[in-house]
Amino acid sequence: MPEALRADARHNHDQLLTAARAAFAEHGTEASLRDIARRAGVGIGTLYRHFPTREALLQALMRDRFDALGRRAAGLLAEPSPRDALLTWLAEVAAGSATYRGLPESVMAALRDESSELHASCAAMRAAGSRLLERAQAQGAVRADITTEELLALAAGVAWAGEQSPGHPQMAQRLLSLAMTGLAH
Amino acid sequence: MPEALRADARHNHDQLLTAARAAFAEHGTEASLRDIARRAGVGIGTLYRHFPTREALLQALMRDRFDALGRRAAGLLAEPSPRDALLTWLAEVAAGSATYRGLPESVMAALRDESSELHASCAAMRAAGSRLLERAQAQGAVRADITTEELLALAAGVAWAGEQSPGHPQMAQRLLSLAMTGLAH
DNA sequence: GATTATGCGGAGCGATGCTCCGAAATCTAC
DNA sequence: GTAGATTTCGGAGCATCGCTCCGCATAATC
Repeated sequence: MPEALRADARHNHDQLLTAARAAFAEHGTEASLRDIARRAGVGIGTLYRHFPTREALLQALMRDRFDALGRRAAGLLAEPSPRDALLTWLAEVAAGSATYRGLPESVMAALRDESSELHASCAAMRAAGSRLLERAQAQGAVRADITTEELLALAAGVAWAGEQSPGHPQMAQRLLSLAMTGLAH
Repeated sequence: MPEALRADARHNHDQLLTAARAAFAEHGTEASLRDIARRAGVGIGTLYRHFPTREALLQALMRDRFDALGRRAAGLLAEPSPRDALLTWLAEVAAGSATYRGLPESVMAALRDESSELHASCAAMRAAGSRLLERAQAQGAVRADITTEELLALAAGVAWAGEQSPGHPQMAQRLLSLAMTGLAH
């Protein structure tokens, strides 16, 4: 996406991304943008020119991850057990959504915002996930009335619950597995 | 809790609670505290004296709800089907957690904060929920390895996912029912 | 080296959460 | 009712936030 930029602009762009990664990791997605600019050795105006909104900055960091998850879903189609493939993928989506504190909100926002910059990556990931789901359903391993939206909302919700339960580090995995097999007998 | 307060103080306390309810309903839990003070016809200093933190204000609004959910759990022990009783209660916990946008975070925070003002209400609700869960487990309607923490995290997570899916108004109910019976066959 | 266009920086705006203390209102005792 | 003690009020003020705007610096081009 950043093509034909002036040398200093390209440099600042990269500095901002590294600074943002560090700040988001440290303070969550609500980290101070002023602080990110400071860390990057850049004026606040420069940050806003490169990334007009906080969401744009987050999405620039998420794009690679979304693409990777899309490819991963495609790869998991080779997995012999459709059920395990789906569960593995969901766990990875949840883990990715929990990279930064507060990220699940942004993931859900990106999923529903059609005008988003990374709607393409997003749609590709969703489509790849759909194929994974349909395969599991065709084989009868998963209920037929589940939609991809529900699956992704579930993964994000589980990631959210995980980051709200600091005392129980395995909460996300646990809830995901419960949702898969059900609480009831 | 507010005993032996001066008349004006008591009046302002009530005004603040009503104003807070309205503001949180309108703008979510991140509503401006200055605005709440303004609506209550009160200075900002007065708000902070009565409720030193935003969380304190939210908890004052949540206490009644927590108590009610505790009593509700006790009442549902009379329900013939332990499974249905548990599911009904969980749905009501989730609905209560979604009263205001952003409330699930505060609910989870109150659940884990032992020093919280409403830890008593909180513990009572958790205990009542536990009895509901144990009854369902004793009857074999629910897996034996489920904990109350997991149940409450699940309810909050489901409430969160619901408010992140504005296009799908039934998402919370749907995810809860999926978690109950499981995605897999 | 001169010209042009692109990108940079930070002062500045309005709003936020929160503190602090002089002023005002209530309560108590007579 | 009045005086005095005590509680409560109110908002000015501070630091910080997200975000805009425009004069200035700097890289690219010739």
